[in-house]
Amino acid sequence: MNRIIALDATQKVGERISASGWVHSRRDHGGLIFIDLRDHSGLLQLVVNPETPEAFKVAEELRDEYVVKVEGTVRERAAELRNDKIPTGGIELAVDNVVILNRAETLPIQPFAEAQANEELRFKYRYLDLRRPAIQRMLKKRADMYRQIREYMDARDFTEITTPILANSSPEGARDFLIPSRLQDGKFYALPQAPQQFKQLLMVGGVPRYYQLAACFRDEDPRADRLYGEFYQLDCEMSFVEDGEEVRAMMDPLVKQLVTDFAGKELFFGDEIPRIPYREAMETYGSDKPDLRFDMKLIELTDAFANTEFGVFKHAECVKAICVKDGASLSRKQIDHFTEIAKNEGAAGLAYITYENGEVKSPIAKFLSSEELAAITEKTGAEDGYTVFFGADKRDIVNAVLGKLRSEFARHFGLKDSRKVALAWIIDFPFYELDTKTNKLDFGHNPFSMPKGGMKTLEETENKLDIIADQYDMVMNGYEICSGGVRNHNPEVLYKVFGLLDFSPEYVEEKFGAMLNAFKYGAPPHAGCAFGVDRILMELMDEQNVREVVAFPKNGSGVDVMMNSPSVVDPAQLSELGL
RNA sequence: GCGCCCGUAGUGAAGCUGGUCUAUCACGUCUCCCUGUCACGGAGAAGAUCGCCGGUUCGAAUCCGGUCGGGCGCGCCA
Repeated sequence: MNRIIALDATQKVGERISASGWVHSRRDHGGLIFIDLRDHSGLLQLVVNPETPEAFKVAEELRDEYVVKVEGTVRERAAELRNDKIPTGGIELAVDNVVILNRAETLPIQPFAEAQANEELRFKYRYLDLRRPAIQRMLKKRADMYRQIREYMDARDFTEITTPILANSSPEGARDFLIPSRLQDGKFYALPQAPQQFKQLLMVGGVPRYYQLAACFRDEDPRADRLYGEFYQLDCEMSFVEDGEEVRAMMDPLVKQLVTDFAGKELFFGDEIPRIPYREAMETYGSDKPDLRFDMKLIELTDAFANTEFGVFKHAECVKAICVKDGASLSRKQIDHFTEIAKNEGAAGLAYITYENGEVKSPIAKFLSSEELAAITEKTGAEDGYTVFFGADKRDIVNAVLGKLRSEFARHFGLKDSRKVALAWIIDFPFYELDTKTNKLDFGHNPFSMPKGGMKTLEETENKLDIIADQYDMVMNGYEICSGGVRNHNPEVLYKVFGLLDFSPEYVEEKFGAMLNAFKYGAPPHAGCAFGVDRILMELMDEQNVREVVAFPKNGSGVDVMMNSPSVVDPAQLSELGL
């Protein structure tokens, strides 16, 4: 037996066993040495006595994190010697033989101390960081999640199929990672941003249901909830599906299972997963990925101020408010902080009124009539102790500002209950949107999704911004965790959606030739989606940063500080590639 | 590319309204003592040009400018 299997040892009192692991700590009493031996299963106390002089001599030499193999007899501890803090505290191993398998220098970080080293050092010495039980647990959890996903998908006749990693550069998406081809001079592969085209081709190829825990690669700047470079998706697709609801209903039980069985959390909406149209989400929560664990809806006040004397409200395209319970407790400094956040989102400022001791206190109250104040109170439902914050600007800006503030206020007042998970599908995304910089029409989300109503809608809709895509996202506690759609499997419609953006048929053929070609030969309607498994793990394991749920993460600059990648390569390698 | 924040022994923190800072504390490391500890204990020791460069000043860890590195956010992410 080569491992501790800590709990197992408690079953072997009186038996002679061998155990291997790391020296977690050594307590040398001069005439008696205690060693906590550690492996993945936990700790086991070893006792080395001078009566076994050879073992004792070796034990005196041991230092933290030495790798050892020991032999001895498991014995029960006397009542007063038990340690109830650890599962094996009732026993100990009386050791008579100690072999040092490997020595360890003093560690550059202390993985088992209360205060962890900063992230950069932890990642530089990730192999030491990984020894922490919390990280070991995370790795097991990820594997467990993969297993649950596979069992679920397999049971529903989805076939797991791997698609190429050496793929093609895809336009209209994120920045690609390019791989020069040695055999094809001057040409490049690209790492796939997603298996999108391959999975659609699988549908044309007669695969009824496909899934894959797919590696995806995007060369874009990271965030706390977005890894640099590579990440994993549960990618899936179903043929002969013309309504996205079929896909959503297929995946709902899996996500609920992950929340309850896997993470042990409570579903905020119980068995239901609400479907919220994009437009409604934007107007009600100011976001297409709202955190629904708290209410704090955006309240429409534009009409109430149609004839106001207050210029800021009078001339704004849109006036809305959010009502913050306990807002009166905010200090001037804190309100300034939220004002900064509002300005970051494009607001000119942040007007507010506070209800305190039966009075209204506000820098803007003097500009508002008593009727207007009454309307605010009535529409927001504000009571004593509340503060109402206003957004007045173009509608999109108001929604963005108040949506951001809604989330920040919730954080400030502790409304984000980590034991609960609010899931929702955001549906009916606009097919096109206006590029704010160029003021030109652009794809809203995914150019491969089907416009609702197909060709007829594309041709007959006056304002192209009104065209709805059969496209849906799932949100979990304010994070986008899934994106999917009913695909456009009709070549004519595909030409048309690109044509409306002035892309020529030749361009479409050049970029999506394989898929267009395939669609000519009997493509079934199909739909699917892709879940971001790293982000789901992050949220379900209460991590603030998605790097925490990855074994070997890169830092924010795309550098693996442990392996020193990326790195300079041998010029001979480059010349072989013709570079 | 832009904005905000951070950088002090091996690790984590304090100091940062300039002057007993000759830089403090905890953990870790090293030496010696210790037969029931489990955050072992006791005695002692080593270890920091305060990220780097420059400036202001009689004097800079502390103030200013630049630079490098990191974190968060914006842009970006079909």
